[in-house]
Amino acid sequence: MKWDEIENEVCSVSRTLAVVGDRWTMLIIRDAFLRVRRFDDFQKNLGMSRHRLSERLKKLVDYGVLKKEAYQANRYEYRLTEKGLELYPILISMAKWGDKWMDDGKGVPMLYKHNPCGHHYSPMVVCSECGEPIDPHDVTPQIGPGKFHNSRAHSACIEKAS
Amino acid sequence: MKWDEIENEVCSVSRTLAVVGDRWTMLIIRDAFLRVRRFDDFQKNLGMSRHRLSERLKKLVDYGVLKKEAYQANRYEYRLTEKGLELYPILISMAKWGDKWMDDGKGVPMLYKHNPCGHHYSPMVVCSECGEPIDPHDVTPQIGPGKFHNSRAHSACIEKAS
DNA sequence: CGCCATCAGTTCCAAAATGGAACCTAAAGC
DNA sequence: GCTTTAGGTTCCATTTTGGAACTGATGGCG
Repeated sequence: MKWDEIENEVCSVSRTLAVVGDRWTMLIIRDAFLRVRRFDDFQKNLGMSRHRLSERLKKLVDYGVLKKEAYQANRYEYRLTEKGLELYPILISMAKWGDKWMDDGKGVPMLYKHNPCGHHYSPMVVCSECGEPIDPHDVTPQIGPGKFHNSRAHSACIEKAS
Repeated sequence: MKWDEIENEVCSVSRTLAVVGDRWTMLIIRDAFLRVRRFDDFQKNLGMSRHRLSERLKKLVDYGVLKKEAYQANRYEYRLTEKGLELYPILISMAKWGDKWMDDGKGVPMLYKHNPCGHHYSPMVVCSECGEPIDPHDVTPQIGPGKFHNSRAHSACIEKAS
């Protein structure tokens, strides 16, 4: 199987990776959350080739993660859409994991202040239903309606999982 | 800049992507959370080339995300370490985003039951300090100790951000 | 014991993606 | 009207990937 076929898998992780799983894409998103908006600013901050950047931005616009708006004649800004803003949990979870597991002993690169409470925070994933923090051992994955009539995919591994 | 230099960036997102940002890697992790453990099972479920799989598994073991253990002479299992298990918030956030934004109209592929409360849940990211859900607009990123004396990196874009 | 199947890879090569440098074009500033 | 800046595109060498075929060590079975 090739990488660009994963968008058609019956799996939400695969489908998400079809959008943000390419090289550089999550770093473009990171910069977008830090209010970077212009082509040259992305390019200078990321140090990636203009060629690749151009292609990635186009793809993100096509998927509706960024929107491209002129701020002058022939000058454009790329901004996160609602769809893009909702990538925040993924991004901040990556930041937290890197803080903990890829530390170089010099302290964390960035701190995040939660304005409403005024503290530096770290993201905590809790259950939408009971509010308790999630331990992956306490979660049972089950086949949902979208996968039910699908003979391919991971039936086998899910059976093993339960 | 080349992709394999991002591990040395003073940014926890970059460093995380150095580990899990390659093609297929997050899908290997996904399968690992679904209790897939053996080479051939990963290969059949993912449909990726054995060559690439072999390389990715080796890399994940080197980084300490998976551990390789013999379950018979010359037969091995790959299991998530503590470091690997803590990738769960990233993975489940990807699943949630895909459920919402990459839906094909046939219903969600998978449901996740939170055993302690018994409900199908979705992950919610809340502030570690006050417990409220996080809206990215309410967060102010600030330069941390690890980036303070570093002239490169994103000083410029952070200033713009604040 | 001898044969076949399974598991866990490795080797080799063609095809696709990436990185870098140079080039292009349309405003805007002076 | 000349120069600078922003926002790209083109071209080509280098890397990565994907796929098929091959290897080698058990393990099961008649």
